[in-house]
Amino acid sequence: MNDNDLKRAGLSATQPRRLILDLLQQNPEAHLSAEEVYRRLLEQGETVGIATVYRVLGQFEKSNLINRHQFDGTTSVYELNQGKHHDHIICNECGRVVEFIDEEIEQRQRNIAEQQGFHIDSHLLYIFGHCTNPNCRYKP
Amino acid sequence: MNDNDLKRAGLSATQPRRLILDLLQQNPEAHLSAEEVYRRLLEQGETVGIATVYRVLGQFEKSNLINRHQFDGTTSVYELNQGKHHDHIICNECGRVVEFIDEEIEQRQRNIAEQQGFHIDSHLLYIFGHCTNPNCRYKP
DNA sequence: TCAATATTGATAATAAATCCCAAGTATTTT
DNA sequence: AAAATACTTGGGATTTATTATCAATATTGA
Ligand SMILES: [Mn+2]
Ligand SMILES: [Mn+2]
Ligand SMILES: [Zn+2]
Ligand SMILES: [Zn+2]
Repeated sequence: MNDNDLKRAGLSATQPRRLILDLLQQNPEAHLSAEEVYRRLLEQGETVGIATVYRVLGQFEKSNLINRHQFDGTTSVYELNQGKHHDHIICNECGRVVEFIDEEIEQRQRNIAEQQGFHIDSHLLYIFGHCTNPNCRYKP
Repeated sequence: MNDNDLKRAGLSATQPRRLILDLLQQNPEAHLSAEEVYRRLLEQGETVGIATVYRVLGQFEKSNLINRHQFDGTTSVYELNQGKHHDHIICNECGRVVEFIDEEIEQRQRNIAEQQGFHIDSHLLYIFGHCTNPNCRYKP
């Protein structure tokens, strides 16, 4: 039961919130858009309004249950926050997303920010390319 | 005259293109949204349709005369391409944008991509924070 | 249980960007 | 230089992702 997670986040345990958090906890590796969350709930026979999906995802983000990304500049995707920060490589051809964390890059960022008189709140690093995965629909 | 730059980019020298490229060349340090470009042209007494501003900025981006960024996830901003790649630190309070380039970060990215079986097309690194600039409207 | 409070979801509204196409401009040909 | 051709413009309509509104419904603490 994820009612506890909701409580801890200061959110009452409503059906839509349960369903959406469940979906994301069941797919901890996924990066899903609001529409995708909506579709999957429909597929499992649950009816939640699309407005509610957007609203709840926003609440989850604010309370740090999930993280939001914008790989393509038009649509946000959300992933379960598993505690450890990471950055992303995205294949422009097949859409595959690979996660990585590089302590050297993290450290350089801190140095640069300090040098420039900034205190870092967050950062965002996306590497875009094409992958050599056999499943990739890219044809050279 | 920047007609030559337009020619080199394979674009005919029309009045809107001249005006927009001029504006960006006159402000090589600026990161302007389409609406801001539009407003500034109006301010200088020039009338260019907003649809044209968007269209021309798109053409300029495609032909590499300018670069596009999305610091805030909702609105694109454009800057003159001065040949040298750089990344950005953005102040969440005052909006100040500082540019930097760190060869060590660039190199790490190449290593990571290779390790993961990717060929890099581009990347995007924004550091968000708050600055200690006296002009910053942030109050601790 | 029940009243007080919070949440939902259908629909309307918004904002950035793109599409459409008739009228206008630039370029090429004669 | 004029005519012919090809490309471009700009006003308005359209799209797309997301947010706002608000009456109906669900949750919760007493
Ligand atoms: Mn991720
Ligand atoms: Mn810049
Ligand atoms: Zn791929
Ligand atoms: Zn600042």
